[in-house]
Order: sequence, then structure tokens, then C-alpha cells
Amino acid sequence: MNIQPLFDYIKPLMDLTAEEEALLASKVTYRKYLKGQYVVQQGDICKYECFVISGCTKTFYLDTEGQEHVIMFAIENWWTADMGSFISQTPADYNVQCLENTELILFSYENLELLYKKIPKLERLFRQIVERAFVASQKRIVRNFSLSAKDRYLYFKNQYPQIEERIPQYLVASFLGITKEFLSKIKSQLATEN
Amino acid sequence: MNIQPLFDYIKPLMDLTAEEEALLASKVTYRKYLKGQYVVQQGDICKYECFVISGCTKTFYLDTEGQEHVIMFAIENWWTADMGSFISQTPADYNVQCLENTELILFSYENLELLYKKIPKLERLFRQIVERAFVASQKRIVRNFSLSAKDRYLYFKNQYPQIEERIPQYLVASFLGITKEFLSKIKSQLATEN
DNA sequence: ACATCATGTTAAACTAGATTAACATCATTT
DNA sequence: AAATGATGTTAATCTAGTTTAACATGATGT
Repeated sequence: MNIQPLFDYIKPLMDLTAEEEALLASKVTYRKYLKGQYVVQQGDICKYECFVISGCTKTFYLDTEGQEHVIMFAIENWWTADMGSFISQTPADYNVQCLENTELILFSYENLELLYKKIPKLERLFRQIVERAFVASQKRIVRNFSLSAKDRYLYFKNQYPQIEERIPQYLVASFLGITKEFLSKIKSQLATEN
Repeated sequence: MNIQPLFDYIKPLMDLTAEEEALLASKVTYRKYLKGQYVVQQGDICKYECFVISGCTKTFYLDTEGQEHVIMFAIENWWTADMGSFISQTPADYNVQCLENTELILFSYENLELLYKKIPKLERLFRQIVERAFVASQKRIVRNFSLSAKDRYLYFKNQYPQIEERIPQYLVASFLGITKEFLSKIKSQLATEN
């Protein structure tokens, strides 16, 4: 159990005393998942907000034809969950599955509420974290409208080279909202351009 | 100055004492805008988080060709701002402009921080508000990927009939990420279907 | 070494939505 | 009542991205 990366992540955002860190550590769960395991399943209630210590997850949903659509990836120092399901404790719309062996820190709904009570400044911390997530989400909406598939791919490649390297191309295509065949075409175009 | 709708909005989410309400009221600004006026301009620093008392705003950006792209609308009881600009006090990517004469409650950065200090549970309130906004934003990303233009229009029409009624169709088209001509085609298709 | 499954490529035919441009309607001002 | 400007419509042509299907590569296990 190595929770230190979480504290390293929090440090620049907010100072916690040793006692606060200890309390936090006592109210979260460290868990290892194997490649392929599900952290959240569509239809279940999302029980945890998850901080990624190591590994990689994808969040996706299955449409009415059973097609998979990737919404996001999460790697070291990112958060993942179905937040809609978590905050209202209603069935999840999305699945979160591990693409590699993955270590997570799990915040259960009850323990997170308890932590908010005992360490009120965590409300501030999580407010700030969600604010950033919201801003990033809105920017992604704008990119999806205003960039071509090629430019969306180039943006992804530049912003998240660590992700592109470690996941199959058809999942990148799904994340970008295009077919794997079209991504393949884009990449061969880019290759001949240079 | 009528700030009551803000308290009515907060009430189901959090109890505030009379003193807390009074403090809050003393630290926000009520302001009337005329149709066409800008609340935030691209490039300026977004000074306020805004709660809409009455009227209607659009949030949009201008691309490199000067084309306008609508990101969101806000009506009574909604929040608006360029949150990315507000939280980091950096130049705004977006414009917020009034589509009608509009009354807003403005939370300045400094006063909001002061309110967080004096009424810490507001951190919780705003955390919850932003969580919902984030969830809605993610759902919109999913809809944009998985629904056709026609179905996105039908969703918008069902979810926000009050908005569709009061704004020009070319702004709806921009919000949906399609051209006004194509929206016109969709509407005439739907009309003949029934 | 070979078999299998997951992943990636190529190319042809197709479609959702964009673009352009001409015209229509409606409200407001003069 | 005519003129203007803002909004909406129609239709032809065009293009970004999809679909389908056949083939290629590469990793893993036996």
C-alpha cells in the first residue's frame, strides 16, 4: 500500500497536517486491479471516487448496438469514477475498466462525507479539483466542435503522449469520436506529410 | 435589487441563517444589463461568477475566421461565467453576452474568497454546484458523440423548451454544432414526418 | 513452429452535414 | 407604404468521416 502519490498530488493544492493525512489515509482504501478488471460497471452504483496511483483505466459506455465509446482515460495522478452516479448514488451510465494492472486509492461515498466533516477544507480541495475538471470538459466540447478529426488527434498526441504510447489505436479512435479506419488514414497522411 | 431568487435556489441545497444570507447579500452585486451588452469579453479576465435572476445570456467564442460558436445559454436560476478564466484569473476564452435585458447577481473573485472564509459551508455548496455542472458537461460530450444532429436538436428542444422559444434559430444551430441551413432542413423534415 | 487472437491497414462505395447562393418572411424605422 | 436589417428557407454541389470487407502484422500461448 503506497498512498504517498496522493499526498504529493494534494500538497501543491493544500497543506494537510500529519494528523489530517493520517485520518485521510485511514478512511480510504488502497486496491490493486488486474488488467481487464472493472472498477465501475454501467448500471451499478458507483461506490468510489478513485485516484490512480499507477496503471491506466478507460471510461466508456455501450450504446444500444453494443458499440463501445471511450469517454476518457486515466493514468497516474488522475481521478476517475462515474461522478454522476457517485454524487447522486444512482446507477452508473459508464464503465471504468483497467487497461493495465492498476493501483487505485478509493474514496467511498460515506467515508468521503465523513472526511468532509472532519477536515472541512477538503471541501475546498475537491471544489477546486472539480472546477478544473469542469473547465477541461468544456474545453473538450469546444475542441470537438471546432477541430477536425486530424487536429483533435494531434492535440491528443501532444497533450497526452504518455497515454497514446500505452493504449491500442482503436481506443484512441473511439476517444476521438472517429473510426479506427479513419484514424489509420489520418496517421498515414501525417506520415507522408513529413 | 431582487436577490431572493438566489436564496430560493440555494435553499434546497443548503440552509443559510439570516445572518449568513445578509452577509452574502452584502458581498455580491446586483446588476442590470441591456440586450446586447457583454458580461465577459474574450481576452479580458472574467471578474465574476454570475447567477441569472432574469433574462438570458449566451456564451460563445470567435474562431480564427471570426465565426461565432455558441457554447451555452443561461436563463433564470442558471450560473454563467468563463470559469477557466475566473478560477485562475487569466484571460477569458469566451464571451458572455445578453440576449435579452438581463438581471445578474455577480460574485467577484475577492468577495467569493472572503465568503468562503466567513461561511465555510459555501465551499460545500459550490463544490456541489460545480459537480453537477461537470456531470452535465460530460453528458453533453457523450451526446455530441453518439447522437445525430437531429437527435441532438430533439434533446435540446425537450430539455430546454423555454430556451428554444426565446432565441433565434441560428443560435440554436450554433449551440448544436451545425449550420443554420441544416437545422432548417431538420425542422422541415420533422414537420413533414408528423 | 504453428495457431490463434488482438490489432492495424487499405481501398471502394456511401452518407451526414457543410457551403454557397438566391430567395422569402417579418419587424422596425422612416 | 416603402425601406432596411435580421432571420429563416430551399436546393445544388461538395467533403469529412463512415461502412464494409479483405488483407496484414504482431504477440501469446501450446
